[in-house]
Amino acid sequence: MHDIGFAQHDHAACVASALAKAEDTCATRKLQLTPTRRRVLEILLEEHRAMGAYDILSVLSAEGIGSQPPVVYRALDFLVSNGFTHKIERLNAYLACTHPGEDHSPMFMICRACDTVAEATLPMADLRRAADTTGFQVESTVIEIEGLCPACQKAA
Amino acid sequence: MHDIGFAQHDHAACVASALAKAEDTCATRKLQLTPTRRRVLEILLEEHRAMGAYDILSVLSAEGIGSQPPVVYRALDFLVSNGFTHKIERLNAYLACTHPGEDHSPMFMICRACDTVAEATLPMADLRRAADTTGFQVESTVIEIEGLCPACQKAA
DNA sequence: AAAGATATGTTATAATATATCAACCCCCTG
DNA sequence: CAGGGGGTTGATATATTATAACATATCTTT
Repeated sequence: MHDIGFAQHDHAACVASALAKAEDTCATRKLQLTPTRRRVLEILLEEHRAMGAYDILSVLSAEGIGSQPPVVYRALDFLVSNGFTHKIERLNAYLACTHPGEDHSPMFMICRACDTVAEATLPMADLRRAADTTGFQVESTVIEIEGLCPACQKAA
Repeated sequence: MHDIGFAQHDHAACVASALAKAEDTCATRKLQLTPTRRRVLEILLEEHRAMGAYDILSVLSAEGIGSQPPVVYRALDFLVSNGFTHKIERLNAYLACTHPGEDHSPMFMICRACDTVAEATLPMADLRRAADTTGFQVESTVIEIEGLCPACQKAA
């Protein structure tokens, strides 16, 4: 058991089940979970923390998988666009999703002291109350919504 | 009148009043709104869009104010930490706050087509509904909360 | 086997941001 | 009014994050 996301956790089981789930999902959607992509996801799951792209790359490099930035950025693009990993914009870092497959709006709680990142599903409700229930002390929020403005909806 | 933030706007008045408000606030709080800081805020207000640090720097450079990155990053640090400007993490860009002084949790609506950024005050309510009322079509959200986790609160 | 789509290897470079240290300025205080 | 401290600026260098571009490979479909 490890401390993870402010809570206790059976880590090995978590990694194994997340990887299995990713494999299932890729099989279903005919996505290619290639060795590099799989390994990047596995690294993120094992570390269970937000990692910079170059942190991941140094692991890949040590394993002889690849040492050039595009190697890791391509894998991350795949993982992020398919919902297996999230990008934490505030940190320019990447984090394995704790409940892939489910359609969710993630909310991240980033501790400025220890850099631990906890993912919660945002139920579209009161943010601060959601954070309070975990004992997390909110200091600042970054809330960004991307989409299409009315003018561009018309133009499209 | 210009189109701004998906709505119409008296732009000159907006810039003037925001600058005046910033001056008042700085006077009250004994903050130094130095020429470079003031000019950076003014540029952001005039452009009324999210600008990259280097976009701002090129304006400063053309005006002979300074051409090195620290010039603009220092000004932005000041403006952001004092609430006159927000950083849009998703874009690595900066935007003048449309209602400085008020204590608010900003929510940004970023159009992926035209890069227009609208700021709204988040009333800690339903995000999607808030966006819907402006006609903005939400495609993805970035929600990040920074603060202190329970363990670090104890440690501190 | 050819064509097309997807993924990888490789080199180079772009874009964003910070560290560091010296100089300056202003105000305060002794 | 000399000296010192805090905050700001100037200037050089470098760190960090990310992408462009193009050739090669792989796999599937035709």
